[in-house]
Amino acid sequence: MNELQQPIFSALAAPLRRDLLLNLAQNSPRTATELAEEHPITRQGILKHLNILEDAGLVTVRQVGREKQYTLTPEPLGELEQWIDVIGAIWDARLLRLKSFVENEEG
Amino acid sequence: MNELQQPIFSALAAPLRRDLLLNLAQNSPRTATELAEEHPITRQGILKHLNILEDAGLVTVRQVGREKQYTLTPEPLGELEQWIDVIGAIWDARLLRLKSFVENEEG
DNA sequence: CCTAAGTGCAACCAATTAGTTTCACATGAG
DNA sequence: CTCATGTGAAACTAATTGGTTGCACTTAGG
Repeated sequence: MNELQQPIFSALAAPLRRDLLLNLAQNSPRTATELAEEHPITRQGILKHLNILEDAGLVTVRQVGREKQYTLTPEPLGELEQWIDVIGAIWDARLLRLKSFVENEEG
Repeated sequence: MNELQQPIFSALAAPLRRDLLLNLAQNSPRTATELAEEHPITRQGILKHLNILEDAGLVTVRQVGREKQYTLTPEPLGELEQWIDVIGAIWDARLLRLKSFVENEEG
C-alpha cells in the first residue's frame, strides 16, 4: 500500500511543485511556458517538475497543436488522505486498548 | 501557509519515515534502539530520521533515565489534510464557475 | 526552400539528503 | 576512581535530486 503512493508523497515534498498544483487548481489548463513566467525557474525546469507531477498522477497532459496543456488531477490526493486516516485509526485503536486496560487494572 | 507545513511534507516523503510513523502508531513509546532492530538501518540512522520527524512535530520525545522514548504525535497530519482540502476547494470552485459560465452562454 | 521563433528532450553540474563510521557522554560494577 | 556497557551527537562519504545549459524538432512567414 505504501509503495503505490510513494510518487505522490515525493511529488508534494517540493514547495515549488505544491505551488504549481495550487496554480493549476486555479488556472488549468496551463503550458510549461506560462507556468515558467509565473515562477522563478526556467521553462525546462518547470517541465521536469510537471513530469514528476504527471508520474504521480496529479496532472494530466493534453497535446493541442504544438503545445502541451497541463491540467490538475486532484484524485490521487484522496489516497493521501486515506493514508493519514489509517495512521489515525491505528493510533485511536491503540488509545482505546490502553484505556480499557487501565480500567481493567483499577477495577 | 505553505512554509509552515514544509517540514511535514518533507518528513513524509521518505518511505522509511512513514514506516516509522506506522510503527509508532502501534507501539509508542519506542527507543531508537528498538526501532533499529525492526528496520534495515543502523541505530544512528534511525536517530536522524527521528529528529526529522520531531522537527515536523510528528513525534514527541521524553527522556527516561538515560534513554529517550519517542511517541507519535498525529496532530500535524491534520494540517496536511487541510492543505489537501484547500486544493480541492479551489478546484471545485473553479469547476462551479465554469459550469455557470457555460449555462449563461447557452441561456 | 530558407529563416526565424517557439517547443519539449537529453546531458551536464551543483547542492541537498541518506547512510555508515567514528566519537564523546552517561550509567552501573569492581 | 577505573573499566565496561550502552546511549545520542557529529564528521565523513555516497547517492539522489533540483536546476541550468545546450540540442533537436515543429510551425509560421518571406
